[in-house]
Amino acid sequence: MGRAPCCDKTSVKRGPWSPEEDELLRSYVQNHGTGGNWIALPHKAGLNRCGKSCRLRWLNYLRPDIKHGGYTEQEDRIICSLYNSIGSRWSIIASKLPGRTDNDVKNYWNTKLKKKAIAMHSQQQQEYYIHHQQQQHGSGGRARRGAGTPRSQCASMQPSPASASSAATAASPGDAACSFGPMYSSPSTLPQATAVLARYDGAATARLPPPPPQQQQQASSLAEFSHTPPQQAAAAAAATINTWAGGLAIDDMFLPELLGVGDFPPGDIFGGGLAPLLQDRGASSLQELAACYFPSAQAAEMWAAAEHVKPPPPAGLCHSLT
DNA sequence: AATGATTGCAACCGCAACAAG
DNA sequence: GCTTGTTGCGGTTGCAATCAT
Repeated sequence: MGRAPCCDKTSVKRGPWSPEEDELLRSYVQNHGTGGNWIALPHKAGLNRCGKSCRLRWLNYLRPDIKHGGYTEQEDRIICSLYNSIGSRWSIIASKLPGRTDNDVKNYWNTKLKKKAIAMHSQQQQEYYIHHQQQQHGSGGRARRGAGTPRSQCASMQPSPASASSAATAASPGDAACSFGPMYSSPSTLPQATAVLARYDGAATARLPPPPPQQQQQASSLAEFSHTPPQQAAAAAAATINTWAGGLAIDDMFLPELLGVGDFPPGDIFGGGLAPLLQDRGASSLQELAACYFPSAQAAEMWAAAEHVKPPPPAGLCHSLT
């Protein structure tokens, strides 16, 4: 037995709103507020509409501070970044974009930004393959474990754990390779993490100075675990740090993907070795990132428990982004 | 100019969470 | 603790506008 419908759908008007209806709703809400009851509002306002419909119309279209279209590059980055880390939680994403509604952000993602992001990722991946092949031929050495493992086509656009269930219904059977494992359930997966590091280093390595001794030492540990040559590992780490500090486009993509390959317990190169080094280079930005990328307090505590940074504020998501 | 395909967006649907009685 | 009503959310649909042939 299902729940009774909120209104009689046969007796209320549906479909597009007329300017007269918009004006009735707007003036009523501006004069009286919603009264905390959308179901009763249409009757009071003299509208032959379902309360849910009124609410949606007000929130998505009539509210005075709504922006439509004209998304900026920064907004694109925020959407991509948050989608990558928390999935299709549009209300949370929209709350970080003043004037944007969840419906608007969702439509924008589905119709435009997703294609743009996929195209960008394909290009990045192509560049990485070229970069990697050049490295292999240049060194003449054996292939790196992990770093040489190509990730699936949809790697950085995979649905996050938060959206895994909905993605499962949407994806075709052939898309099975595009699903994330649980973000924190696996043990340390250093080779994969190194692969992520290495993939992102391509763009930034060229402009970096040689890594300082401290980084070289950290890199040796990384190399030991991941079979990555120390110089490359250090360069990758430095690239990561500098990228975060510099606020380049890839910073939004890097951390969620890195975190997506597994957790990094204390004693691990990421959990206990790299973290202090990263903190030296900008603890406050790390805290911000932690606050941004951990949607739940539990996940944030896990991050903090590994002594990476102080726990982010409980409110969680991306205060600093907007 | 006609027609079919694609795109963009507003609106709807159903479910889950929450609140009130 | 249970039932009922309301709100919030994300997925999906419908349709007008635009584009391609």
